[in-house]
Amino acid sequence: MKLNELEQACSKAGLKMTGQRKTLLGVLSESEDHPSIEELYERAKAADPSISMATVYRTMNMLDELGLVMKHEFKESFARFELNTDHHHHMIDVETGDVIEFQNAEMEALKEKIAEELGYELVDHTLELYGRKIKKG
Amino acid sequence: MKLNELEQACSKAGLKMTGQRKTLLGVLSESEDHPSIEELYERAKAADPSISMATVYRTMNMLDELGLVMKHEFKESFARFELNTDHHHHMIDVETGDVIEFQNAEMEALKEKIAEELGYELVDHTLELYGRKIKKG
DNA sequence: GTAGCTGCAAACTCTTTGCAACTCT
DNA sequence: AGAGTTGCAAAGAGTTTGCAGCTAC
Repeated sequence: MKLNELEQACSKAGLKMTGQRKTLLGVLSESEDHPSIEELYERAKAADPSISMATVYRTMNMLDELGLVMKHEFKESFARFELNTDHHHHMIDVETGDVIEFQNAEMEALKEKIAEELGYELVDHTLELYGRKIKKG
Repeated sequence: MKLNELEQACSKAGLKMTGQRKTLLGVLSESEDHPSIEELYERAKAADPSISMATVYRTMNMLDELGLVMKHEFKESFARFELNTDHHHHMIDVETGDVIEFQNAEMEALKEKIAEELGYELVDHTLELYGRKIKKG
């Protein structure tokens, strides 16, 4: 998602476009990984040294509630975030911590089928694979 | 899994079978839900009022490392546990917090296929569906 | 002007840990 | 006897919040 679209989505939701929010949206739109609050804070500080962790927490929680951002709890003690664009899942390398994104249509169909069988309407779901890279030899 | 098997698995791993551990294994084998540390502590206290939270934390972490127990982080601020028996997944009712277990062979096959395509050997995975019960009308 | 936002520091929640006393084996 | 385990209380990590001042609208 482009920076402009993000800012518009926020304004539309009635949020004031403060300098700190612009900074954070900028950081998010430039990030291609899954940064933690700490990492977002460090990146934001590069553009605006006065920004605080509290603002990063508050902003990310708002963006999560607005659905602009996805919050992940991989098996770590803290959360990671990414822009909520195309729907995808994650393969987490248990040795390096690398996160690989993937999509899978079969999976999408299957999860709907399972929910239906259980009598539920799906609101959200998570699929995380944890693995070890196979060495070619 | 039966209580005896659990105790044997622990002894085999070199753990001393203390009263507190027996109590906790008993609580686990009688629980049919996905209790939190707090809940396990309350249930254990009913049998042994002197047990401490620290012991519950330490014991559950050990059982998790031994693979006798599964630790889940549903979208809450704390962990839930269950005996690691048959492999299954969870549908979490977003309105009531109810957790429904399900198994799905297609899913199992699919996740292996995806991992293989990505060049990974699967170590673990999570699939959680979050949904709202469909009212019949 | 004012509702909303910010930084700061304190508070909170969940979890882990150091330690001296205790207990299985 | 001795290593492992326990309860307690304190510490730790991550996150949230009350408040006084500031800022976008």
